[in-house]
Amino acid sequence: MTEMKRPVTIQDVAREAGVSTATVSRVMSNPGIVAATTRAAVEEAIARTGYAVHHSARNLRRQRTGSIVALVPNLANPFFSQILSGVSATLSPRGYHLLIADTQNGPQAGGQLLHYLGHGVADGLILFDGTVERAHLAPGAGDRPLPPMVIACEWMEGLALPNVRVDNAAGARLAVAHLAGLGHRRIGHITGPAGNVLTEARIAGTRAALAQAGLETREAWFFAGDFSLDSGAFAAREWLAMAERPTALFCASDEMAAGFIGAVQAAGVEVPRDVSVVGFDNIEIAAHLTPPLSTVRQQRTTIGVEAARMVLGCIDGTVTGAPELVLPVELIARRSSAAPAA
Amino acid sequence: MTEMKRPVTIQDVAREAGVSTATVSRVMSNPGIVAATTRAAVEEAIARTGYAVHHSARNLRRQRTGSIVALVPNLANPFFSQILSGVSATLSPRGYHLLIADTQNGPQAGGQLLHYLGHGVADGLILFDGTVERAHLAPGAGDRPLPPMVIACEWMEGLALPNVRVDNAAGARLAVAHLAGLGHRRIGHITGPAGNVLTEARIAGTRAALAQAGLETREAWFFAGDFSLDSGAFAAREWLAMAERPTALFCASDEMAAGFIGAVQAAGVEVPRDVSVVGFDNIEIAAHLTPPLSTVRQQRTTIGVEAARMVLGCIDGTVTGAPELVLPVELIARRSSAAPAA
DNA sequence: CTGAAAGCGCTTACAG
DNA sequence: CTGAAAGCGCTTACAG
Repeated sequence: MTEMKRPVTIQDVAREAGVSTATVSRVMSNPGIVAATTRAAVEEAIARTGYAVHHSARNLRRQRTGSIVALVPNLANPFFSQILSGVSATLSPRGYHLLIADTQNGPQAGGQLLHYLGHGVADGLILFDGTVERAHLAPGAGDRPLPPMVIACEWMEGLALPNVRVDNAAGARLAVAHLAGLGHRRIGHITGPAGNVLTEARIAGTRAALAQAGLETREAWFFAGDFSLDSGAFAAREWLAMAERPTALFCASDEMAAGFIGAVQAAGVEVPRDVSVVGFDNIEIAAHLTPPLSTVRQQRTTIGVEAARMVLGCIDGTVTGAPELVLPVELIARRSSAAPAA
Repeated sequence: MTEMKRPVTIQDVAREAGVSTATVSRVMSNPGIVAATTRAAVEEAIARTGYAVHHSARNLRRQRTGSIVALVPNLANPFFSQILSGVSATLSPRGYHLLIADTQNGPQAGGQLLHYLGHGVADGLILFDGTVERAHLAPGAGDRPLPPMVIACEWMEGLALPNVRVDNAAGARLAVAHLAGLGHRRIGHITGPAGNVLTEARIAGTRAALAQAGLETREAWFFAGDFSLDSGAFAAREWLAMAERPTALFCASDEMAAGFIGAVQAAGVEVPRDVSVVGFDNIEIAAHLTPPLSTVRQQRTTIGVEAARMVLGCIDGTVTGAPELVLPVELIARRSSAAPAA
């Protein structure tokens, strides 16, 4: 009764069915090839014993791991939940496991990456972090062949890796053009973290749209943020202290927009009467804020789905080279942006 | 130049160093046991070849997988990001990989679970979903031994599984007592999804606190929600249409509270002047809403950390039986709750 | 302190 | 259509 039950192996099934392990294996992975009678016997033996294949063993033999690892810069950031959901939904039906690692957790970011680059860990990688050590990724860097990799959301300048991203500059242009179209002449920007490619692209888009509209680009109106709520609130304090304030702000993330709005509202400022705000991402709560937040929609589930498809394509050879998939963005005008006060 | 580099194996290193594979293996996992000279030679060979252990192979041999799987009901729900971050941060330094699966993704919820219960997939499971098929979990159900499991956040009535959760009823009592203490006599509740254990516990706490305060428990003031923003907004429409409205609402999630507040504000209702609102969770944006949201704080990172520790404890035998860790909650009074209008 | 050998649980050419 | 055998890349008693 209390005896430890040893997990049942393919050997047990073979013995039970009176066939070889090869036959059992065939019934599991290529049933058509085995005689109906034999197959039935094996299937019965499988049912009777409750056999389930041992994945580590199968994977070792097949020289694959059945796992894809997603490397995210910060798992605690809810921005990634929908993306990972898309990844998971794509991987799961194709029989792959999703391994998730936080580049902040490992001994050091580089260490994490190197570990997963090692063989026998994952069949492919999705990098959501453009700041990993480039040296590790140079084709033929270490002595071993690297598993297929795609970089999603972010990218690495000058490194030809399969890539899925959103048209960040276009998103910024859309936001700024929207504000200019409403009649704003003094438009500012809360940026993402310094050095980040998304930050640069959105700044570039902002400048381009400002120039296009014939508006001034004043450096003092570029507030340094880091995508977080707190950095939006911090920018709000700078904005409040300003002699000559921009009448509209494009924020590089919805979280910063929410942080900004919360902080200025606490100081008695009315949005959009006193200042118009446009975010980026279209996080779920954006539509439920007061006022509902105008923003640039970025389809996060799609990013995850496409990134997953791309690695799978690299693995099965369907995808070669370093394709770039740039997903479109869309402006969603809600109530946080309006014509400036007369 | 273009030749495919075969990954280097322990054999290559052994040959290179002029020792047996056993010695190489020992240098990697128990260096103290091998002579200094030999060790140096092996280490040099490892460096020269760029050898990295093949994890599948090691794991098969060691009869472990090195992975823990987290089964979440909905990966897209940002509620889990911080929890998973805590799990990852705990697992990573202990050398475990984190496998994440969405119970909605698989063929069916039960199928997913069964798959991960199979051997060779994971060394342990953390269930964040209390609605999985109980039959699969009954000790000794199938014919095979089950891997260690802990259930976190939720739990399963009458099933003795190691468990980490928060004191949900106490949280509800705190929230309702807070509102009663402010002078509210008509207090309502927006519930979680029907049938969920969290929902039940928070309803029970609400009723208990209402009774304790000598207040009426009116069924019409219990709005059916499902934790989502939209369900909060939906409840707001019901509330707005009511002849006799509660003056205060305890919402079983911050998202519902935000959805409720957004919707009533859009209808010209002022919070907290016209209605006080308390949420549950203390999500990051709670402090940045207007008004900042009063809520019951639930330490999500800690839940993840403790759940991970508990499975690891089950695996290494440190933890036995079915311990229950109930984490305390805390009321955070912000500006969305105040004394009712005179 | 080190090596030869067995074996983790599978899969897959290779014969027949 | 099926089986015997080799082998995926490691680790670990067992000898010495």
